[in-house]
Amino acid sequence: MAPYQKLLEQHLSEGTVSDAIYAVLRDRIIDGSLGSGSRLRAEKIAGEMGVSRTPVREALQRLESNEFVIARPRKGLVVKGLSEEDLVEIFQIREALEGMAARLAARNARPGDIAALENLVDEMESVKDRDTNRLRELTGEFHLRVARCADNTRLHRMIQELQDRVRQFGDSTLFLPDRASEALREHRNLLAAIRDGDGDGAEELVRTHRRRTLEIRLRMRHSRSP
Amino acid sequence: MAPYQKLLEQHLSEGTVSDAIYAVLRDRIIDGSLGSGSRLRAEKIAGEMGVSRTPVREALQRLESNEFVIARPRKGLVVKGLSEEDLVEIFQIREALEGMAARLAARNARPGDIAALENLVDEMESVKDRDTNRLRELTGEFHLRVARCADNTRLHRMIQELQDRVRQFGDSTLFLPDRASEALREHRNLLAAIRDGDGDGAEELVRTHRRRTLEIRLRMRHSRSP
DNA sequence: TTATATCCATTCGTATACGATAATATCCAT
DNA sequence: ATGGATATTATCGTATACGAATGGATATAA
Repeated sequence: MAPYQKLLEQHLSEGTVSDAIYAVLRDRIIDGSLGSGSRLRAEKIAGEMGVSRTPVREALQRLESNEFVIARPRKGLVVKGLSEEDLVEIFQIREALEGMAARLAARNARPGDIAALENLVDEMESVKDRDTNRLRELTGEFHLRVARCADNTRLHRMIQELQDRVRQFGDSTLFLPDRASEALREHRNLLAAIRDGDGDGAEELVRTHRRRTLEIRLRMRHSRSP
Repeated sequence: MAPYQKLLEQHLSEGTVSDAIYAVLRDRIIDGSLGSGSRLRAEKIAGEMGVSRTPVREALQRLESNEFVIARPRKGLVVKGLSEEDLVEIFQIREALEGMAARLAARNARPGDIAALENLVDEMESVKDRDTNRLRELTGEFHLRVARCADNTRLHRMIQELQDRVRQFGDSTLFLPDRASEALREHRNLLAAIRDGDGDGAEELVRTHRRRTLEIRLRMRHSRSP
């Protein structure tokens, strides 16, 4: 079979074949269907997608450049997994970047941004107890929207990339009892700080939120795989 | 002529041809010899380096992925310049990341790290008035060393990349009268905070330092090119 | 003279071909 | 049967070839 061919065509509408291959592989790594340790052989992928090795190689190089895969010299490419140390590193960076984004958002947010954030929080409230996956999506959107308000495209992109990277990790703290409600409160507080133009407060709230999320995640890991 | 061929061979010792080409082009963009707006044509570069277009293309893709060049669809690659907005964006991100790095460094730095930082500051003092270029190098090393103390490899790498990107910009605030002395004071204060394990203080000092540097840089720009 | 259309050159994106290297299998000798 | 040496295969890295698309130049008509 050629399981990738359809996916490839979906992404092909915009850009080159190489771009589409990159998008497909990246999505499959993030959503976990290409799990950590999977080998990626250019020839095999090319066959499955019905293209030559050339654009596949280019896509793989970009994946390596963006650290989704790791290339062992003369051994090929394997999907990179996330260790606990990676998780800590990423959350420290997110704390710094999202803290700055929140500070800038408090300074720059327009009325339309505030309204959009309010809508997101309201929707989070309404799905909180019955659709955790949707809650997770909305939470991601909320943080990204805050990042957009910062009027710093690089910052926004970096935050989005780190968010994707953590999604690859799979589980979410929001599935824990009471964590969803607690997180929602934290988001409401953050929104209030941004609305009031309180940059110091917004930054501190996000940073505390990130530290708390990491803390809970690490506990989840340890209680599952001792 | 084939001006690149020698450079290429220097870098070829380790890794593939594609890697070497990437390193050569990246260095030339950072040091300014490939200025903003320069067109990069794969065929021309391949000719100059005595290789085929394939590894050149791969290197160019990585440059694009790392945002050193920008690819307009079907129009080719040009070296990306830094606008004033870019500078502001990058400094906001540096403020966040280096602030976090300083905080972590205050927590994690070992005696050897402190000694290395002290040596760097002392050397900065000794060259301050007679070799601004060296002072600039040392300042960069100092901030990178702080980042290393954070024990967060991603954070370290991100900070290094942003530092390189700003180097591409060329000038330095340290050339301004009295700024070198002021900066040196700021670095001594930061070192003291790290030595004392004062994370809050270290973070705040770095962030103030970054904001001040940006402020001066922007003034430099405006006084030169109105 | 100017505007528009067509043609040509340039350059990219993709496919295919070739050579090298490392991992694995096979065969022979002990 | 086992260990070592050689052969074979798998896979990468690089070169070359081909087709398509874009931008500019030229020619022609108003």
